[in-house]
Amino acid sequence: MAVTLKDVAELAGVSRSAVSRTYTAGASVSAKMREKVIRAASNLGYSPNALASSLTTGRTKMIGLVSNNFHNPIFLEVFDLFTRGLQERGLRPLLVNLTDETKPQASVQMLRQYSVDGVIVASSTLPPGFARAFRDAGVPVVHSFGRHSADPAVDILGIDNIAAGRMAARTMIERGYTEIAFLGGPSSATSTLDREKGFVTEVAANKGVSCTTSFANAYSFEAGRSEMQRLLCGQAAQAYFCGDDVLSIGALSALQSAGLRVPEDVGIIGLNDMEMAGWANINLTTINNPFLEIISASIERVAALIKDPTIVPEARLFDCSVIERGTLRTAPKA
Amino acid sequence: MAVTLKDVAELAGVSRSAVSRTYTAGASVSAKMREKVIRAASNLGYSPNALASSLTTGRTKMIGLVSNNFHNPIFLEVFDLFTRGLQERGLRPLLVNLTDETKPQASVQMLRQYSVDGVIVASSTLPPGFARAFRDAGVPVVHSFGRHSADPAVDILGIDNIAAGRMAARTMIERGYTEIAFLGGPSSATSTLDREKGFVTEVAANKGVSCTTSFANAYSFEAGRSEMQRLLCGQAAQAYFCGDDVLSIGALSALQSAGLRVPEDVGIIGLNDMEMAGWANINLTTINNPFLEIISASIERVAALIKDPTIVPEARLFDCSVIERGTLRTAPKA
DNA sequence: TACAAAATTAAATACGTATACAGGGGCGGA
DNA sequence: TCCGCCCCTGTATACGTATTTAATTTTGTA
Repeated sequence: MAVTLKDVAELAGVSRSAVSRTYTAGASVSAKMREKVIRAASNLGYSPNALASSLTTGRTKMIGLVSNNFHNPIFLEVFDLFTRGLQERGLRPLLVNLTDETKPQASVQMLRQYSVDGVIVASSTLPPGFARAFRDAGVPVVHSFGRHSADPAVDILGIDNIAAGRMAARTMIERGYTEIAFLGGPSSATSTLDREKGFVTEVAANKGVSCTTSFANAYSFEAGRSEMQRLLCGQAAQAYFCGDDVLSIGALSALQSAGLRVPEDVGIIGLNDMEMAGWANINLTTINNPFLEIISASIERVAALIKDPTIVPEARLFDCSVIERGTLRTAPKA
Repeated sequence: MAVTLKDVAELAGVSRSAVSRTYTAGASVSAKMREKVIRAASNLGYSPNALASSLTTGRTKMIGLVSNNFHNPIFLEVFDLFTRGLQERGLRPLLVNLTDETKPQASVQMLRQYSVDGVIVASSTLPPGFARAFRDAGVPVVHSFGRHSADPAVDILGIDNIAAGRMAARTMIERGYTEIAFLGGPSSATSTLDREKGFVTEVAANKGVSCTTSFANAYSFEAGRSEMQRLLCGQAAQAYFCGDDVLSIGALSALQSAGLRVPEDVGIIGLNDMEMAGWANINLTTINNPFLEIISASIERVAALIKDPTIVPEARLFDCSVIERGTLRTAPKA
């Protein structure tokens, strides 16, 4: 069933290399020859074997796309953008779902065995050392949504979580909230700690404003809801900055169940601006995460790294902005 | 940087085939030899090249996972289950995002070029002919969530959409609704038409019950919301069976905006039982879609098909059941 | 027309691995 | 001790392609 170079060459009455050249860009083939080959090829239904060619070219055009976020709806948008972006460049995503059971090191070895040209690690909860393992193995790698570092071991692209935390606090303070709180994701996630840090820093810079801090055990609806319920047992703050939009929605649900009005009684601001945040029944005020830009830049970067592996890693930060919706008081008219 | 069989063989002072055999299951190698090879290999950091070996074995252990549903949150759950299931079997998902721009035929050719062992088409909106193109190309293929057929061209695994439509109607009728409606997904989707058919059939079998029908232009929140808003301009039904959960949530949002109470004024029943349906602020009564079973069976089936490509295709149906929550009146006590 | 240069082609080799084949050494039995 | 068998090992070849090298044709120019 498998038709190869050889079959086409024989049918066309030419050499195998002629057929090969017809299918490799920038090779010198005469128009006559090309036409003869194409005709024979389409007769046989031939299409070149990408893996066999990778053996000699050293390129597979496959990119390992590894993530551990298969439960946060935002990542469907992320996968959509990654796969489209890669496909547009003729790259193929080999998807790796990093579950708790799989040892990280195993995925490094696996992707090396499949000779991926590069790897994109898409996660805000993986430790910085994870992506590094690929680099140590000689595989070009980029960490998207990773934690910023002044002297990164691998390329990192993401938002400035500290700045985002500050932005959240400042936004709340501008609107007159004085008792505000941070409701973060799991405290093991690198992103959470930075957001908290920025948040607390900004609060400290404003007299008369106090804040408290707590952490949900996951970036999930249930975690957000139950953590907010727990908080409501004590003294609730006036407004909460939640670790991400899903947590925010969980928190909103708890407030609603408790009969509290948003934003009149309690305000909420999230982070990510996932599609769902804009749904009319949620209408979440949030800080956007420029996914498209980060993902485009990630793909561009890994492509550059494949061309020239000696590029020194850098951490690139992307700007966020507040998306006004209905879960936070409106800003005072200057 | 790339260390090969040859390097290991030279360091260990053995033949290349000896090294190869230590890494292929069921080959005859003495314990001494194996130990010697392993030692040399780990010294060099060697790991076999899966693609090179695929050349001779004819197996890549890669599975094309193609879908066009990168906007319905349910598919994140789907991708999670698929990737985990495949990984557990040592299979690698090569992900294909079938956008409107990409010609279907191109993805067939692409996956053939990459010599995937098999393909899983995961979509309820693709025409039945799509998966067939893979089969025609000699690639084992399974269509998950596809439309049932008595004499399918490829293996199809999914729910019985006609039965689901009947189940929805029956459930509503049992609860005393007499003016009910079907709010389907795009009328081009195969699944939609079957659900409508079952729904209408069941209504017709019950005297005193009437129904109407309409279609949203996508399986999306906005589509569901705007279609329901349109419906509310006219004479609204007592309860709606929505094409899927996301549509349902959109419809719920429209009802809420219109100041209607659910289920007192209008009832809603969805389909899929996505995670979000169970969120406390949504609490959607729905019909479950047994994703885990369908996906497990799909993987099993494609694996069987790889072993024996002559297996005749069959369409397998999976049972649904009603998930009781808060958007439909409760059933009368017998 | 003739010749050098350029363009095209065929043949040979390499990529990293699996496997058919044949040979070598160990073992048991006579 | 010798023979036959089995287990292991090495050699040679194949998988489908790209690329180097050498041979050939074509082109441009005088």
